[in-house]
Amino acid sequence: MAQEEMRKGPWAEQEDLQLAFYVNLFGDRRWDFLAKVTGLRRTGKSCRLRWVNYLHPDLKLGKITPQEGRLILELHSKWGNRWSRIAREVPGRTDNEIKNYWRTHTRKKAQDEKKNMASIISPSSSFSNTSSFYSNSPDVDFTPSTEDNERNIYDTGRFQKNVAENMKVYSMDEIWKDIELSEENETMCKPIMPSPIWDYFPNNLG
DNA sequence: AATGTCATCAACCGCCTGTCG
DNA sequence: GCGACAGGCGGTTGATGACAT
Repeated sequence: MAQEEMRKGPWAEQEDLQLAFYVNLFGDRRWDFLAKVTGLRRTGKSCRLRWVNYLHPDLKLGKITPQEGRLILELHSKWGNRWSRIAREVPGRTDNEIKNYWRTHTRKKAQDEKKNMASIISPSSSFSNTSSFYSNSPDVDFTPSTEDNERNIYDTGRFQKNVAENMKVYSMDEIWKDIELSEENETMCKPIMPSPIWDYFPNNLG
């Protein structure tokens, strides 16, 4: 037995330093190997994730700007939930960030809309299909039929068809305007910082 | 000041895919 | 062709901080 127990949870600064050092040394491949040589009791997957989402020198820190948000929405309308695909088009942002951003904003949007509708439509109005009314919210079940039970459920055409069939669709203009209004003030301003870890390793992977 | 609620984000999990022997 | 393995991806969860009551 006695297989050494893996650490989970938040990363300590020391772990970051160690990981960054060894990635610098060996490159960002062979994560299981890296996990071993670093001596961190982390899985290779965990190391990779930490690197990709936090330590990578090309990452932008700070909030997603309205411009980036706009791009994300545009790309999402093309590709659906292909987060890594979208991330490739948004420099310095990870799939995880983009995913979180999308969730947050679609939820917010859905809630706002819900409020608006509640104030406009009397409670007695019947929604024969209430379960899908807010289907643009990620919380809403898009459970595929057996026929849909495959990865390409979110492929552009089908995804958008689903969306169009099941819900009120916001135009891109509406969404962009909304985002700009809500974010322009708060976000623009945060400076985009480089990953602090690279203070320690200025000559990074290259 | 204390408590509750909500938003955000880091990290994990499980499945899928690609590669190699 | 096939099985094993590593890496990648998308979905989900839990911790934390901010804000409201």
